[in-house]
Amino acid sequence: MKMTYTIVELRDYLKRHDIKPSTIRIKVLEYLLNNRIHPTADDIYQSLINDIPTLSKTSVYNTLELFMKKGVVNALSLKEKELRYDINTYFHGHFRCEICGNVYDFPVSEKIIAVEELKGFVIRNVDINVYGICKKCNEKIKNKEEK
Amino acid sequence: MKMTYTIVELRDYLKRHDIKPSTIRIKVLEYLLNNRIHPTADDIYQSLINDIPTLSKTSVYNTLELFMKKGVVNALSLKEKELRYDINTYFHGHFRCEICGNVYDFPVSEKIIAVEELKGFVIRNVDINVYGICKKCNEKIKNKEEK
DNA sequence: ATTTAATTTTGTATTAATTTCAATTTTATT
DNA sequence: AATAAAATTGAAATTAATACAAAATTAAAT
Ligand SMILES: [Mn+2]
Ligand SMILES: [Mn+2]
Ligand SMILES: [Zn+2]
Ligand SMILES: [Zn+2]
Repeated sequence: MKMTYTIVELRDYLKRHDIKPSTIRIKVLEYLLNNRIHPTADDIYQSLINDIPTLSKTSVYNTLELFMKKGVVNALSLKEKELRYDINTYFHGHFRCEICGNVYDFPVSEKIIAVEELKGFVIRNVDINVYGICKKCNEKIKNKEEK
Repeated sequence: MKMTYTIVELRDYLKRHDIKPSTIRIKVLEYLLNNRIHPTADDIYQSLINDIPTLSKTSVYNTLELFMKKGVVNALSLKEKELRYDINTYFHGHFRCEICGNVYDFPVSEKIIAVEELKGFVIRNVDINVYGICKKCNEKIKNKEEK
């Protein structure tokens, strides 16, 4: 794992979002900032359990719940049983590869929902979820076919 | 429930989609065509249990699974615990109201995902999910505030 | 029409992600 | 140091969805 953030930076990041910086919260935030793979709660738990042997899964859920409430993360509901979490809260779309399971980001214009049918509606959140085969996996398939 | 479809029409609808028309499948299809509310599996079960007292929930799940495989319905994963099902398989977006829970359809251009970042990706499915407060609920809130 | 095979449906048990919540531990305040 | 507040833990509960074998229904073969 890349070590890109100092403890001071992480603490400030939380404080800026009105979150008291506990050890677990700092560790979860650090993981999210350094591993931008849209991890599940279990991904986070499995990665931190070595560092914090007493860590409970409930704490991970509690932390993510708090992070969501404070706008630090967004939850992704991608037709999987587990939710994923995204530290990048800027508006963007997600592509999930059916083969490798990776989730890719891509840019989308937010004005796609500027339609007559939604006049008078209050929009809080927009999710753009695309499913298919990613470039890498697709190229692998093509190479196999050539042989 | 509106009675808009004859049994012959329902049977043909299933046959056209390569599905053997059993009693349960016809009833589930009829429900989906007449109740375009993006129902959950349980919504469907609760509505049919009066007609078919021996109906099991597994049969509803089996039927929906088959309908999905054959392209008769799409599943909607809308940040709720239960999946919803949509008989309208034409490309469109969904708006879920946080207050009344209703899910509204709205048109979207499919070319929103024609971005450089997805070149070489095979796109199988696109979901546009919007969350907020619907027009009706918003007007109710406004009226209360005025008083 | 009867037997046999294939399909559909049922009901029970299982799975697994998430939630609940009281007890414990840690941190802050007096 | 004592007390209060907040955070964390761990075990139990929840629940939508799945697995699967038995039962029921339907279709095919004799
Ligand atoms: Mn993302
Ligand atoms: Mn719809
Ligand atoms: Zn891939
Ligand atoms: Zn509403």
